[in-house]
Amino acid sequence: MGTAKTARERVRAEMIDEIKTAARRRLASGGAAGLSLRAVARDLGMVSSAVYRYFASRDDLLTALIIDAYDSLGECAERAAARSAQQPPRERWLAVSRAIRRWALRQPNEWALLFGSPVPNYRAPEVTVSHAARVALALVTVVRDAKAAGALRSPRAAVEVPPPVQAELEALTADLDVDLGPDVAGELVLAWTQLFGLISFELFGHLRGVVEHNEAFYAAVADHLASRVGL
Amino acid sequence: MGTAKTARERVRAEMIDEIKTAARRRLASGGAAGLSLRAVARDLGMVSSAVYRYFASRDDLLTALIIDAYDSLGECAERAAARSAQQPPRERWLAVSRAIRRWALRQPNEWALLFGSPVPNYRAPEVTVSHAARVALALVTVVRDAKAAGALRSPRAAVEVPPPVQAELEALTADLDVDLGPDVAGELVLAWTQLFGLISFELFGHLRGVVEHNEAFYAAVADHLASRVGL
DNA sequence: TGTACATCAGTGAACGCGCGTTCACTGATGTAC
DNA sequence: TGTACATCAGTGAACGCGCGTTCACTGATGTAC
Repeated sequence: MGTAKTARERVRAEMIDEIKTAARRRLASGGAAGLSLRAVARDLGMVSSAVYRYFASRDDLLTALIIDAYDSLGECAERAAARSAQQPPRERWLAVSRAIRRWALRQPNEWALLFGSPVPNYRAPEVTVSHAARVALALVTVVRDAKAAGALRSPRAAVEVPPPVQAELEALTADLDVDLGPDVAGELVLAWTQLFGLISFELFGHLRGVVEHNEAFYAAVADHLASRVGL
Repeated sequence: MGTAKTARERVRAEMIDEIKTAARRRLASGGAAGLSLRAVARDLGMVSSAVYRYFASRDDLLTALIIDAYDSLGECAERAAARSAQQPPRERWLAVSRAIRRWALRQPNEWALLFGSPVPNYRAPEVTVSHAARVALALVTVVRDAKAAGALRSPRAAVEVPPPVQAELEALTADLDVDLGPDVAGELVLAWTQLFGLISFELFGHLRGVVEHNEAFYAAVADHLASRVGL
């Protein structure tokens, strides 16, 4: 398995890639709701029914695109964390934050697919969850590494969450097997929603006329969040 | 004008309302991209071409829905601010924050229409901007009133934004004719994106398995943001 | 090395559906004298 | 108060388009002996 593929299998894998690439291009013009198997087939010069050799339905294709996008974003963040492994934690945090925004700017349609309105009449299957988690875990990794190196302050002005949420945050850190207190976990969730919310607002045009120096503003916010998290 | 409408004008206004109501219902099932004039006409028992007496095109109908939604959300926030006018500023801030989230939970599809992915092949006209601003201004009002009453601390741990952003924030407060420093303005923008980002994450399912006590978490965050803004 | 068979990719037609928009029209409701 | 006309809402058919999915099929590529 893996490398030992027959010629047919290799061709098939390439074809699947070509279909997904064409579909991603379509995503750009029509949005997720407008993604159509027929259009994709047309772009590839094949008949629409041929696509069914590779994807059982339109929704299956959509699922594949979503998983790919989560993976691409996750990988991008992980690479930023890996590349900056030797730098101080705060630099790493900024590097990962910047990488996430850059990814969003480079593929705004895929960002919208992941973080915009849910696609009507489509429910993402459970499989997507682990792929979705990768980006967030890249941020967590930076904090965990800092803690392991003894470079993590405990956050001062942490949000005071009520006991039930506290319990959820503890369960979360236990699940992920990271040794961070609920305070840090809470700040992490907050930082995560803040960064992603800011990117979505920028991409979806809500900052127009409010803040236009988006890169600088985002960097300032990311830097501030680093402090809050304890870096 | 205003009340002095002819019978025909009144009937016409009612018809427009009925169309918009039916369209809002459709929004729920199919999303913005799936909103169709024909479906709306069908729901109302009329022929599809009849709708063109009231809206010149599908996009015009969509624009009307967007403006209505912004106004509905804005009004909801303004009412919360007005109702709590006699309470301490921090309570008002929380009341407005809660009102925004409640509105989102009550009409998730309209929230998605406003803050989710941009509708493909649709560009919101300039008119929508002022309607969009109302919600945010409700939050600003609370802070401004607090300042007028001398109940506004200057934020301690404000995000340090670089000069160009600082200039933008000053221009913004000047535009809005509110006498808040760029520090408070920056914190306000941050609070705005944080609250709205959190709501979108909740609505779009990104908090599933992370934080499930959404109301409590949101309240804690809103409370924390009140402090940050200086309330 | 050569042949028989199985596997699979891709075709083309079809089913049944929905869409936005236009246009000439019928009738009802209002307005002016 | 009554009549002639203008305005407007709503009809029904049509144009030209796109969609997801199924199905029987052709041919090429692989596999087993």
